[in-house]
Amino acid sequence: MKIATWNVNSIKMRLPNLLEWLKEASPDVVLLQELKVVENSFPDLEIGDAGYNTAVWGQQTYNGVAILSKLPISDVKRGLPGDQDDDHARYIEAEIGGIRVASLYLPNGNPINTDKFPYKLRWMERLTDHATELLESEEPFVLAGDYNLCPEDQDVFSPAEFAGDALCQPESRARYRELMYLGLTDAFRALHPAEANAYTYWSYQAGAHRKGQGVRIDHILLSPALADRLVACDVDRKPRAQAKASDHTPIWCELGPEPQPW
DNA sequence: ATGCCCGGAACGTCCGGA
Repeated sequence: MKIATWNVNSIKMRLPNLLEWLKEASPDVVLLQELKVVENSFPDLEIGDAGYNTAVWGQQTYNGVAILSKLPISDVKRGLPGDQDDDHARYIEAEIGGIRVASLYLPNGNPINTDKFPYKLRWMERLTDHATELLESEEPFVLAGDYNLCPEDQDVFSPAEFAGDALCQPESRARYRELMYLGLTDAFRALHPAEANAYTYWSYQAGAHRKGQGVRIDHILLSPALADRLVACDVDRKPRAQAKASDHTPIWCELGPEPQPW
């Protein structure tokens, strides 16, 4: 099963890019972020024609997440538990082929001297609480999306320039480690432990993509049973080089078949 | 230098992004 995640930065603007990429890459499951549309405006028909079922949690102008799947989607849950006052459309999960799959858009958190930063940190704590519950359920799961977080300095082109950025703050990284230390596996890093420049985002500004100035902030985290099935994971750089590109590019992983009991 | 480039909402220009 091939699972991909992509922050498309407006599904309306990116629909042609997405449809072309679905045809070329043919992932089984795609997790989207930053749709910037309400559910009624999501292009279900075009994506359905491409062979995908959809589950969407939309919002006007900001945020918005979706799950696309060739297999049927069931038990859809919208929103990350833990704060009834949080109305940002940043989290959706569902069951597909015996796996619980989540598309998440973790808050950016900049500037760090505003309430945006503690909102990010609280959101990360809620994600860790939720991951703890998922582990207790013993259902295999994937938590993938735009984490807005560089786990280590090798994940950012210039650690010095990002020293004051919410993506690289010690408080952000500490909470990310708390999540990982539950026993999750970063699919990309597990297979490419020393590969720097494996960026998934390049700013539109100042020719950042042309100059190779990116950050690795989109991640696929696997529960232990799925980490055992991981056979490949890579960043697909091509969509970022296209005309009218998102500022993020997709990352995907391939999971082998479920091992048979012996 | 705290802006450079985008998308959205809206129609002048600001917010959010990272």
